[in-house]
Amino acid sequence: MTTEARSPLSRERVLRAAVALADEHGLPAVTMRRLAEELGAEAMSLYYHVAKKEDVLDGIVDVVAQEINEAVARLEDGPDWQRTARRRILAARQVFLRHRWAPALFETRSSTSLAVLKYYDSLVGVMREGGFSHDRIHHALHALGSRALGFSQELFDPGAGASAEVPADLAAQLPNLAGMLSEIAHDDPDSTLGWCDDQFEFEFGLDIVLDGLDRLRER
Amino acid sequence: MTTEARSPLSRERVLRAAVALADEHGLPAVTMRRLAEELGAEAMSLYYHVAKKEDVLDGIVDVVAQEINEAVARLEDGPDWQRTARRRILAARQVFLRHRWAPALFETRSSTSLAVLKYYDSLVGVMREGGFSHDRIHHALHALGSRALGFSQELFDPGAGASAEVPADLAAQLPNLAGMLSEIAHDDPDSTLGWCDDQFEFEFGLDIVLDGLDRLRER
DNA sequence: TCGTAAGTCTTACGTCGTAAGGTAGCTGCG
DNA sequence: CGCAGCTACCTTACGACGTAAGACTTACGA
Repeated sequence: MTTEARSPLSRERVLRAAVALADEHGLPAVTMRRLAEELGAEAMSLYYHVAKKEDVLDGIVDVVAQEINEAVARLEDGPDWQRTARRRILAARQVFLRHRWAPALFETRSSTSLAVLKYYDSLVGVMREGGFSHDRIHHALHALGSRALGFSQELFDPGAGASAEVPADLAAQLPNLAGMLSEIAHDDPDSTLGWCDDQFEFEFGLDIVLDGLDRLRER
Repeated sequence: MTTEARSPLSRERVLRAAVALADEHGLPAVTMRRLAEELGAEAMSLYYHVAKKEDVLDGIVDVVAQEINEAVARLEDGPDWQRTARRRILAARQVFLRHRWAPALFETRSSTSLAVLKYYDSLVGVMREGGFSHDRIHHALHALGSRALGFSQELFDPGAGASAEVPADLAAQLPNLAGMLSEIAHDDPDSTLGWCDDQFEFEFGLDIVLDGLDRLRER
């Protein structure tokens, strides 16, 4: 390991290493010691470039958000606010598919990174040009929630194991769910974020909200 | 402290103490040692009644979900699926307002508690009687996401500090957001779950999704 | 040449989850 | 009665974590 060769530490390098570490071994692997090791340094050396671990986590959120902004910048906008917003959101989603640990992290951060704010700012711009009032946009952002950023954490996975796998006694307690599951096969490959949020479901839910918002726009 | 007097430990008592501890001092206060102290016992004693800390967390999720189910059971159903679902979801939300640490915890659990499954099962039942196909219901649950349970984790808080508080240089970088914020006052008291999810915003988003789903129902 | 500052490392502390194994009291069987 | 065996709880200890305190090293300007 210790992929990155020796060179002066920096906040940049620390954050990049943290993202790489999370990508490869998951968020729990991001400890100060492990991170230092990856950089060929000692844990305490990181504290010269970073205030504390929370600062690292805030930092990598910002790094991912910047990655999103770069992806969004590559898109061109059309006249239709809904299509533009949809395209941006799906582009953001692609970034999360490269950093599967990120949704969970994003949801724990309350202090928002500048890059995230910039993302929202431009999204507000899109809706502004689409004819929404500031007030409506505000509600719209709430209504979208994490979907605005391209993911939706699911709370339970109806396809967590195919139909046959449900023990009969449990199925008896959950007749409706059991019935539903027996009809449904979650055959999707792994366009999955979190544990159940696959691409189709995500777009389905996203479109419901976007359509609903668009209907609101016409008073 | 050590509120609960001495009496034999049990999984029940451990979980209840954990919920109480989280209610009073937040989820991070729920450590095995602190929990034991609260019960007038030693940390390792808990392991006789509980497999590991994860088991405690799974357990308290289940406790909260049972609380939700009890609240839901007290409601009566009408013929209108949407109103019934809405009422149930808002009742569930009330429970989360009593356990503000719970949404974050729910979102980290992938293994779903039986009580949560029962909640979903009965919600599936409501939609079934409302005329939805199993397939539609499946998508609907995805579209609702955590909203089905009564909360929506917000990713950024546009009202995290009133308008005036935004430093001018930052506002220059975020013209659209700054414009929006200057028009909006988040004057709500604390019907707040998470850091921005207030009652009005929650219902707004919820209704958009429910309306969208209802429209889908009529083909 | 030497002082000073930036960058890194060493050591150490307190907290966490929990493995291993001890101990006290009850229960049932000879 | 004695003693094994089980249940419930406790003691001790380990390794990993975040990080405070402060020592060392290097580079550079005076």
